[in-house]
Amino acid sequence: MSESPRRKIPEAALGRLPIYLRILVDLSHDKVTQVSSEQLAELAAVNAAKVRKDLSYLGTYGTRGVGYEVQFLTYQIQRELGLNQSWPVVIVGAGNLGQALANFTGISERGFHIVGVVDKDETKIGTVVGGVRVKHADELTQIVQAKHVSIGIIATPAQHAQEAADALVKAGIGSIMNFAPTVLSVPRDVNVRKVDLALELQILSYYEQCRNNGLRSVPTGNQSDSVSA
Amino acid sequence: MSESPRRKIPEAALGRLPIYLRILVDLSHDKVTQVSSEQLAELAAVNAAKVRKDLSYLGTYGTRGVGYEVQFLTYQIQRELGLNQSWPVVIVGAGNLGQALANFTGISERGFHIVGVVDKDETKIGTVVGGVRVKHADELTQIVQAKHVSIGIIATPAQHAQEAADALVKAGIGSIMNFAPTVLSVPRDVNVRKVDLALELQILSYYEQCRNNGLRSVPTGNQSDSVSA
DNA sequence: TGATGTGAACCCATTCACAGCC
DNA sequence: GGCTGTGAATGGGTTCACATCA
Repeated sequence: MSESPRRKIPEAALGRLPIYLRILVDLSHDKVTQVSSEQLAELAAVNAAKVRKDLSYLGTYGTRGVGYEVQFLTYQIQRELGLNQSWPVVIVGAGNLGQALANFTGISERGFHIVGVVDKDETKIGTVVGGVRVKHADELTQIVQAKHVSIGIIATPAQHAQEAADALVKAGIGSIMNFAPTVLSVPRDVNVRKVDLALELQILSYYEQCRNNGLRSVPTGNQSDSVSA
Repeated sequence: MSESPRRKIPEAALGRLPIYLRILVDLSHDKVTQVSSEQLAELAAVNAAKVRKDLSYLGTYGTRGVGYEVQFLTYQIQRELGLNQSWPVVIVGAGNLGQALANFTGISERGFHIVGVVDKDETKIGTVVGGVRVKHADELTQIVQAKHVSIGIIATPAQHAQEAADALVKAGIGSIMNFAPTVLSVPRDVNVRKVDLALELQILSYYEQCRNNGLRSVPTGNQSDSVSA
């Protein structure tokens, strides 16, 4: 009951915590110290009851009649998400996407750091992307184990994605973020999240088509989200 | 009743259609002509009943006792998603991510083509990315209207994302794909889909933390999705 | 008084199980 | 016999509405 209800947050709520977190960090920059569920809801473009229920999964961190203390809530969400540590990440594939990810400051700013980039293409090996020297894919296991990496990113072309996944699993990784438009086959205890850029575009394409067909009031679901939800 | 039930596909099913589509295209490459819901389900890592229900929203395109004809089903899904036309897309932001997206063949291969990339940074203007010359952000409206663009991609840093969104809306765009980790404020009739790379990583971080805490049987939700859901 | 935290109602999505058709 | 298509059952997520408490 104290401190560690060792919880299981519903998937849908979990997906919104990072959104609240970012808003809270922004508020903190603006020297805001208190926030109500109403305000948070406004900023996150969701319903206030949803905000309260989502936050209630973390514990009872609000004050009735007042709201939530920004700093404190920020800390609690970070802790819950495991962001009070910085996670080492490897990227498989040093093509356009892999390079962009390695250089993407948004990743290193928010609790992650790239400790390795591998590729099979000899011309890429040895080049430096995102401050890391690209190594040969054969060295993947060695990197993962030396740096205690548990999260891997697949940024290869579709036809090599499964191979990359197999290598990551063999190296002992626990979670995979897959940018290839492929359904990966992995052991059940490995977490996979897929981000499919074209998939998202195709959904927009459907909406646009509906709009053009004069079918106003498209099933908008305004401000969806990959992810998954 | 014939030809045009002018439908509204449930959001969740809609999100899976591009997955089925890609599998069907792959099957077609392998000269497979028929497929059962069972097989499709296996390849998409979902339940067979779900496949059948999803496909039933499109119409009655299967044959009882046999399965689905790959070519025909492919065509129907493409038509439903509006992928029998190629959609022009503009990218706002020519940084790492914008460049990677412009160069990303997966996009142009699957029903979209980049007709413009804009940025505010003078040093980027005039450079060529993904075969397109980067123009000044001021020219956005002109590009959108000249090329009849209805889908825009925001690949700017977070602090410029809202500004980019406003510009896209003013230019008359109908759908936005937002890569900045920001909740955009847009008119209700504009569709927004957000892809937040760090958000997805933060969810994996939670799973990994659960795993480390000995809390086995993590709420895996194996093979989730940005979107998604 | 005012905002949280939460049972209860509602709604959408998933799954089951089988009728219907090839 | 085999597989689709779909009502009905289940389950999860969202929203409502209010008891609760600073």
